[in-house]
Amino acid sequence: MSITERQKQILNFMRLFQEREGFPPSLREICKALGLVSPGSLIKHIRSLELQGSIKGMPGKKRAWKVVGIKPVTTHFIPVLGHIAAGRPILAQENKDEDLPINPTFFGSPEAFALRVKGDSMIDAHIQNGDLAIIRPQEDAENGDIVAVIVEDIEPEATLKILRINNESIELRPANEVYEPLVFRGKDRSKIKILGKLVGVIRANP
Amino acid sequence: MSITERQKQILNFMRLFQEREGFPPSLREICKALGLVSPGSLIKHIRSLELQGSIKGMPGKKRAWKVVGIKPVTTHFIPVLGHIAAGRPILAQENKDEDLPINPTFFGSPEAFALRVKGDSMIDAHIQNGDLAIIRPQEDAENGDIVAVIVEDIEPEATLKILRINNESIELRPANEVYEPLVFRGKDRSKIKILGKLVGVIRANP
DNA sequence: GAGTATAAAAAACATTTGTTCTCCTTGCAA
DNA sequence: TTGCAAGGAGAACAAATGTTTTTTATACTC
Repeated sequence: MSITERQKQILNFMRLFQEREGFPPSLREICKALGLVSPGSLIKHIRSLELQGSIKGMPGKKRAWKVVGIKPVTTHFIPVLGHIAAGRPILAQENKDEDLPINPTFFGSPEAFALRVKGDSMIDAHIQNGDLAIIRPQEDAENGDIVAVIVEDIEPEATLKILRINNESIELRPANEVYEPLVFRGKDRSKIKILGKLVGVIRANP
Repeated sequence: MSITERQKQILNFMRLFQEREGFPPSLREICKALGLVSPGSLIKHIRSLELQGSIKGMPGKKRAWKVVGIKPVTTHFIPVLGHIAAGRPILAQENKDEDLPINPTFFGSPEAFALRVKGDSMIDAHIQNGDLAIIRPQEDAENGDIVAVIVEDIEPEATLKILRINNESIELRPANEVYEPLVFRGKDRSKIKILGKLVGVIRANP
């Protein structure tokens, strides 16, 4: 008793749906995908797949299929925040579905997120255009840290900078001699909002 | 608006359930887990979690929650077949839930499965007791291959052996001088059923 | 104490959805 | 042809389950 063409289609769709939506499809959703009208005939194929061991259903329960070969994994995906509006909270989950399949605890914090780096302003720190900067959220940082910051009224997006603090000023220094540092003194220092500290870099397509 | 203790419990359970069962829990299943009686109050917490972005529900649909931080991944887990009855087909999925979170294509075949090695009969091939032997299903093998075999009427479980073939006999040789080879001549050769060839070894707790 | 917000119990409701049954079509073999 | 099996259409049913509402209890604030 080998697998039918129809059964392959069903299994494939269940896998795809499961991956895309995060939960299994209902019988009627499978029907619509296969061009069937009613689940009456579909359920026979489902039964075959169950006998064959490809899926495992909980009888009577709704939308409860376990597809063998698929497992929900708590990778705790790292969210990629392409741009962060100044006022928005960091942790607001963008539904970009562009998350990195990496456990953020790997970088030391379950709240870590990623920023896609634009430009070459950090090139001397070996951070290239297009790299993903992994940021651990924290509101303060130490002298010399590379931080993700938002500068009020200057740019709506977060940028990476090297932090230089002394008694009278806060300096945001690029890691590229071509660019000028930004210096904030006095009241201006409050225009800087530190989102977090750089704790990792990922270069996906080298 | 930070996360409540109750909400943490709910989120945790949803994650656990997802991982264990392969699909999301229903509201009443969550209730039972938390000691609640009716889902009336639970749904408010669910709504909060949705606003907060931790989960994403499809309104009205049954058992349809996408938990952020969990993704169903087609790792095509490698099934661990602790023991294989002689007559049973290899690919019958044991619902042991002891699958290895490793893509079997990593070992060259999507049908690869794993056997837990018992004893030290393959110790000279550096395969220890408790190791997981990754087997690629195939019915024939070449001289010198390490294969998983079932010997008719002798043992119901599969074992690893080194295969030696010549014109008149098939020899199953352990990789340990303490044990004697098994030699099959003439008709006896049909008593051997080759399940597949060893393509990998995993030692989980070294 | 009065008022208020939160959490839960309890019950009822509406929809989704698995399941079953009957009938029809098609293909295949005797 | 006749018979049979598989696949699907269509309808109907029953259970699971999300949702809403009302009531009660507890804790907190003024």
